Amino acid sequence: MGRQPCCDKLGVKKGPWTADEDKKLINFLLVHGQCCWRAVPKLAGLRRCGKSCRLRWTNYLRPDLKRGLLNEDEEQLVIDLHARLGNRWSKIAARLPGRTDNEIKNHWNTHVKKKLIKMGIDPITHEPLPKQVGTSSQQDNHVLNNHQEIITENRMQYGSSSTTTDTENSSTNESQPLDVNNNPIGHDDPLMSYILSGTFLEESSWNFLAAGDNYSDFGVSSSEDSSTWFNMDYKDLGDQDDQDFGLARFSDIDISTTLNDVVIEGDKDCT
DNA sequence: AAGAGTCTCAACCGCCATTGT
DNA sequence: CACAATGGCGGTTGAGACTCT
Repeated sequence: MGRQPCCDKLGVKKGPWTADEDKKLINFLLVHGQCCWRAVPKLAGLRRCGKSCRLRWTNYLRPDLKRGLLNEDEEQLVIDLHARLGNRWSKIAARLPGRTDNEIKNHWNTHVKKKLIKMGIDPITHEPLPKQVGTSSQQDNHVLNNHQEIITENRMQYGSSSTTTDTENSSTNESQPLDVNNNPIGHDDPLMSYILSGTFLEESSWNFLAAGDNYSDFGVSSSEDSSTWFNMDYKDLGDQDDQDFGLARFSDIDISTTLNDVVIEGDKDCT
């Protein structure tokens, strides 16, 4: 028998997240940082499993995420990296700032795969398909040629597996996310617009400075505007996870009792 | 206008790796 | 060292949006 499904408990909500749930999760994570995900829903007042919270945060709510379709440079980079790394989406995503593994995986499955097949490239092996499936445009042929060069180069340089590549720093340097037409993306999503607006940051329930928290722990002095921290690269959070975002962050919560409650409830295997 | 077919992507599931006891 | 708990990853699903007829 495998493990029990993590979210089959009574009262654990599934399905699409509501704006209110998002707000609670963001509020909690920005104030307290990431601790053990299992405890997050309890402490944040959510009827979700920790795994669901983590996914929602990493795939959708993280403030540093780009929105919109991958641009051409990003797509080419994904193809290049996929040729080297295979379906290791998290590794690929790590080289595309602001993109998630889920997003890249979806884009691959819905766009890139078809595109490659149309160009006569096997999306799995990156080898030319035995038979040309469709007619390739001149531009496609150009991409195809480039692609073959990459494959050849990879074979020579990396063999079948590799962790660090010369593409490490080759990702786009854009600081501004762009939409399909290369226009800068604001946050069209009403929730994100709201979150990024002063209104949200000034709300009493959201005003963590007013709550007497010291944000030096987050690498931002308390004199800095809270939005500065909000815009911090997510990776910065991860790097400090063990030290600054561990349970010690819950100094303003009675964490001992709160966590006990979580454990006592038998909320097991919910990652 | 409406029904059918297709596409997109957020979310879930199950497994594996890592960490803690 | 063994086991359990937790985090993370990749594959898959399904609801809603969109397009076509």
